[in-house]
Order: sequence, then C-alpha cells, then structure tokens
Amino acid sequence: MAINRKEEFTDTDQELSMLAKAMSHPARIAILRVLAIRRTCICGEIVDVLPLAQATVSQHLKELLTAGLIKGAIDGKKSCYCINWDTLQAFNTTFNTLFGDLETAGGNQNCC
Amino acid sequence: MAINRKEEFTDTDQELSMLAKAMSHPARIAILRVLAIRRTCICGEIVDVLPLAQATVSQHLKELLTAGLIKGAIDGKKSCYCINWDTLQAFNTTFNTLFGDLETAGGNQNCC
DNA sequence: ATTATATATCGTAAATATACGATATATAAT
DNA sequence: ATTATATATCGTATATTTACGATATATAAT
Repeated sequence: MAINRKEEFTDTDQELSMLAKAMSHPARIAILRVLAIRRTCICGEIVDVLPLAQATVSQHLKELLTAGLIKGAIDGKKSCYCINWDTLQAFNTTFNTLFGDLETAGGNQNCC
Repeated sequence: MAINRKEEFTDTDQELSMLAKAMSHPARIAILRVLAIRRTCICGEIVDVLPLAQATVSQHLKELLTAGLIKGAIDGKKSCYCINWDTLQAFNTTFNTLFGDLETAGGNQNCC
C-alpha cells in the first residue's frame, strides 16, 4: 500500500501542494523569514539562529532550494542564500487565485 | 534521533507551517477547491471526484478539519463539509504579512 | 425488523520526513 | 604544506504520512 497517487491530480494542485509542503516546517518558515527581512544573501548565520544541528539546517535549505523558494550560490568558503521572489510571488498569486477574493465575492456565509 | 524540535520555534511560525502542511497534499488542495468553488456544503460527492479510496478521502478530510480549514457537520446519513473562510483568510493574511508586499517594497533585486 | 447506503475508524504496510553524528569537500589563513 | 573553518553529504534511527481493506456505526428505506 501507500502507492503514490499524487500524480493523478492536476499539475496546478501538485505545484501548489509542493510549495505548501516546502513551507510545512517551522524551521523553513524561519529561514524564509530571515532571508525576506534582510533582502540580501545570508551566509552561515542561519545555522546560528535556528535550534537545529548544522546538518539538519543544510537539509532544510536543500528542500527550499528544490522547491525553488530560495536561490543559492557558493561564495568561496561560505554558501550564500536568498529568497527567490519570483517563485514566492507565484505561490501567492496561485493561492489567491484558488480562493478568489474572500471579501468581495460575498461567499463568507457559512452553512455548517 | 528525530526528536521533535518544532516547539522551539515561534507560535506564529508553528501556526503557519501547520496550515501549510494541511495544504501539502494535492488531494487536500483538490478538496478545498471543490468546497471553495461551490461555496456550500458538500456531502459525499468528494469521494467520487478524487482518485482515492473512501477511507483515504475520509482521512484527508479529518486533517483539513484538524487544521481548521474546513468545518463539518453530520446531516442524517451523510456528512457535510464546507470551507472555514475565517481560517483561510487568516492564513492568507499571515502569509502576506510574512513577506510584505513584494511589488512595492522594492526588494525584488536578486543578489545571487 | 431487515436491508441498503454513507461515512468513520482500525489495523497495517510502505513511503517519506526529521534529526543528528560522522565524514567529506573545499576554501582561507598561517 | 598544514591547519582551521564553513558547508554538504552519508548513514541511520525514529517519527509521521499515505493508502487501502476490513469493519464499525448510524441513518434511511423497505
């Protein structure tokens, strides 16, 4: 059992769920937060800020990279990460498209 | 190993990651989509629409319920679900707060 | 009362995620 | 050349998720 059925859903829903999954751990949210606030490349200090071992942080960074939410570059001895604003904005747009404008659509009536 | 370190992050980041996690499977996105488009309670038809066994769909529904993204009510023989717009809007707001307005902040310069 | 139908829950197998120590790699400093 | 430092990768233990068949539960229909 536990065969993968994810591919049987639409491309859009797979894409959205992949991005959501990338943000489904507080450590990765925390990393995004640091990068977003500084708006520049961050090298190394990420490990100091998180309550996780270096290997674990590296693993989380890799997941954010794979999802396309951050970009990375090797800069001499250190590595350097920053937010991929394009992907992030795409996520935001797709999410907003999914549910429409909750306010104006007048669909706030709850039926249960 | 694999001790849970999630509680060592801020409440906000835990909350955001929980909601993201709830949306981290295309089946759950698909369910939200059906409920959001119809804007009324849906009973049963969800199972017909998804490529998953009834037990699996029920499990996904429970996860969306636990996350607070949907509400459910038992209506006779059937069960009835609808979107919890309050939670959904809260997620949207928190997400937007996290990254600010990407357009106007002028932070779109990429450094790597 | 019996039967049919809808949904939830239980049990469980397989897959994936989380976490970290140990180690590899690669540059910088001496 | 040697040493120190930063980061990535490997191996692995444990936890969680995904998926479904079987079964329980609860109402509706006959």
